[in-house]
Amino acid sequence: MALGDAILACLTERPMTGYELAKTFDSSIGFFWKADHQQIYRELSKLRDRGHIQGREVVQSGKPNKLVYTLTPEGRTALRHWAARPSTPASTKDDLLVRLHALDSIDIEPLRTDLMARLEHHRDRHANYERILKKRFPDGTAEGRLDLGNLLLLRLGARHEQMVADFCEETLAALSAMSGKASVVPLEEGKREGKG
Amino acid sequence: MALGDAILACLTERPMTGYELAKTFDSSIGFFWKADHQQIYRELSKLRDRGHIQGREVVQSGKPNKLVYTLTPEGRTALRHWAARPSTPASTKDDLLVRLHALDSIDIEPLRTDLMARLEHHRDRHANYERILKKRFPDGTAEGRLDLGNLLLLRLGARHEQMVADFCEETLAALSAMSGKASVVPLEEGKREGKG
DNA sequence: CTCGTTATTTACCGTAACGGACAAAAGTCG
DNA sequence: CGACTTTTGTCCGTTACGGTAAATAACGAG
Repeated sequence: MALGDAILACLTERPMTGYELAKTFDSSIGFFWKADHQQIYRELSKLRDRGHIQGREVVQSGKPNKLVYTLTPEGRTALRHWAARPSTPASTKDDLLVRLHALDSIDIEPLRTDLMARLEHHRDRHANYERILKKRFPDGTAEGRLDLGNLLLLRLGARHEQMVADFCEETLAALSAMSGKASVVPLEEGKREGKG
Repeated sequence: MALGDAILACLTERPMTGYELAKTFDSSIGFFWKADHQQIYRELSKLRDRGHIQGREVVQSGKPNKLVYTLTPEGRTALRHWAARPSTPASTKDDLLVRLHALDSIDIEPLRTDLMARLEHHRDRHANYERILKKRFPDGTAEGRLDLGNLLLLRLGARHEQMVADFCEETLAALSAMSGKASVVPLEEGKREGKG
């Protein structure tokens, strides 16, 4: 179970409610791990049953009471044990890539549309990473272990989005080149630094 | 259901048995989509029930008979329809990244070991991509639509593995730099507050 | 002759993950 | 007042994943 451990990892920073966790999974950690609120609440129950987290009810006026979850010592230990096991490299599972694999059996027009949407999507995310990087790490250096991890993560995310965005652009270009003629010879192999 | 569509995509190239598909999902398409044989056989049954593929039994002597699956016209149509829908950007879900997110709550030694294993893994994969690229596309150019897709995919794969390998190296270096400085709290036993 | 391997397909079962719908109570906007 | 949003959850059904195992048959190692 990895989602549970991702939640434990989030709770190492500070105690949070399910709602806050859902928000977190929609921003910081959510950059590389998606989970909606139902998943999170469910996982939270399991974690509580297992004694890895502990819920403290906070009475609120005007709003429903909230449950603030804190890591228990058992939870910390479980997280450390989980983190000490070798990680399993995840596969991408991007259906866009599957489509490219069957390029000659699908319609190119919708593909092109999709590619453009994806290009925008990845550019947005890239911009977002860069924005956070500038805000949180203006010097590009981290001070503590926690910061180091987050800095590294943000940089990886930024690079990844950049790379995928470039890929979308190149694919779009190759597609255009091909619709002009039957055989293609596009794309250079070096770094492309042209502005978008 | 995306696995089913990935299978349809594979079958556009040539008819295959479940066994061959399992091998395919362990090499070419498997570079970005993992699936074991159980998943594939299960999916194959569903696809057959739906009329998207058709199985032809080939009697073999000495081996169990095999079922060669071919795309039906309905399957082709289904694939095209699926490919015409906007793709959903997948999230990474790599537990190594989750660990980095909780860097200051985990033990660094196993992390380092893991990072080294991952570095090797991604380097291997990168070398593999490059090898295939050189073999299949020595000029770096593609001739047909199908080839274009595969060339693009291979290049993306190569770049991705390169990037992740670099990331592992950098993380390892940053970790070393940090333990050298030793400005951070060591997570080793003795420091743990754990209950007695 | 048995044991392990390769080739092939399939079943059973439990866990993990996904995602739509619903509930409930207080806030704000028009 | 009512509609809509925020906050905090629950319920339920489906899909996906993955371990273990089994049937069948040739081929080679010990």
